Amino acid sequence: MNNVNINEFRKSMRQLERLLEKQSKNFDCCCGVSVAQCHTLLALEEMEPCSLSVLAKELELDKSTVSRSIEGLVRIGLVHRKLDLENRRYTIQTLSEQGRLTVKKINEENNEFYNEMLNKLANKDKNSLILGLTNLIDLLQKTIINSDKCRSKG
Amino acid sequence: MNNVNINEFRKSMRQLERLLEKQSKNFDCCCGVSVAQCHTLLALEEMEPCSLSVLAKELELDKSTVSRSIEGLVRIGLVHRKLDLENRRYTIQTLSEQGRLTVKKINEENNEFYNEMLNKLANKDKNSLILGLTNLIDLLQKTIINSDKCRSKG
DNA sequence: ATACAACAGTTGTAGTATGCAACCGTGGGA
DNA sequence: TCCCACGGTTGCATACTACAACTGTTGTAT
Repeated sequence: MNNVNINEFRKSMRQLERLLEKQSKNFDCCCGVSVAQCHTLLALEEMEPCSLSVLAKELELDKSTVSRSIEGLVRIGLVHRKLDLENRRYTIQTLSEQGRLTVKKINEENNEFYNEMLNKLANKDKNSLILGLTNLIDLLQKTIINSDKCRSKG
Repeated sequence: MNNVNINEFRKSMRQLERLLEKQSKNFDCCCGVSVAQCHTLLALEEMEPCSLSVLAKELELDKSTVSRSIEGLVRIGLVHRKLDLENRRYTIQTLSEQGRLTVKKINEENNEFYNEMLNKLANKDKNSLILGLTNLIDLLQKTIINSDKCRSKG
């Protein structure tokens, strides 16, 4: 891959980084859940019932970050948190009824959003996009985890 | 596209969002420039000499955000900022010699990083990835800009 | 010519997300 | 029994961002 292309690629990555950030903010819909909380809810939907650490691992975030995220969700009644009586170090988080409703709503709205967006692509491009995305994530994950030295910013 | 696939796709997007954020942090290499500053430098490399507003538009960020970012870069001597004497509302930003060196270093390091990463892919996949990425950005941009209603978080 | 509107940039404020380090309580193993 | 490892919480620091209010400049319409 020549330098022109790689520069273009990097530019795309930077742009994507900012776009995703922007897309995530900008709204208070979806029941006043923040972006991080939204990610947490969706991860929880998939993993529940589960401990905080499991969630943190799934989300690839620090446990303190997830702890606060969950704390907020518990406070507004979307998540139940209880002690694991078998091993009292653990907490067990589950979605509350309200939480389940919220997740449902989030899923519906976002499915619609992305469906609409993706439908603008030809099937071939759609497949290419999905494949590419999967590859990209895979690569990033491997590279970021394996690299201890200075990593990219741009 | 069925719901399973779209859910997978959304999950990938969320993951990517967090990955990009994580990848961006985690290091103080590249001369102590922050992520936002790094993006600014690279945009400046492309647009210079240019006003702050042009930069903000290029980066799709609020002018206040870019103003602070530039302020930091000026302070550490990577960017020159002067008044446009033809129209004194404008400021003209350019890279300093130091700034140019930093950009060079950033480019070299990151090209290496991404080259190494992308070389793990077959050529076919590489092309697919790049095409997909371009499409994705294009779509996101259109959709985010055109949508005034509630936008996605997850 | 003057007044007003539009624009570029700066600064104050506030919100959100994040990680690290220190800490507490629990539990397993030497 | 003692100690260490682990799960979770909290204090602290940092980064990035947007909005709103403000200053100063420029262009335009009356």
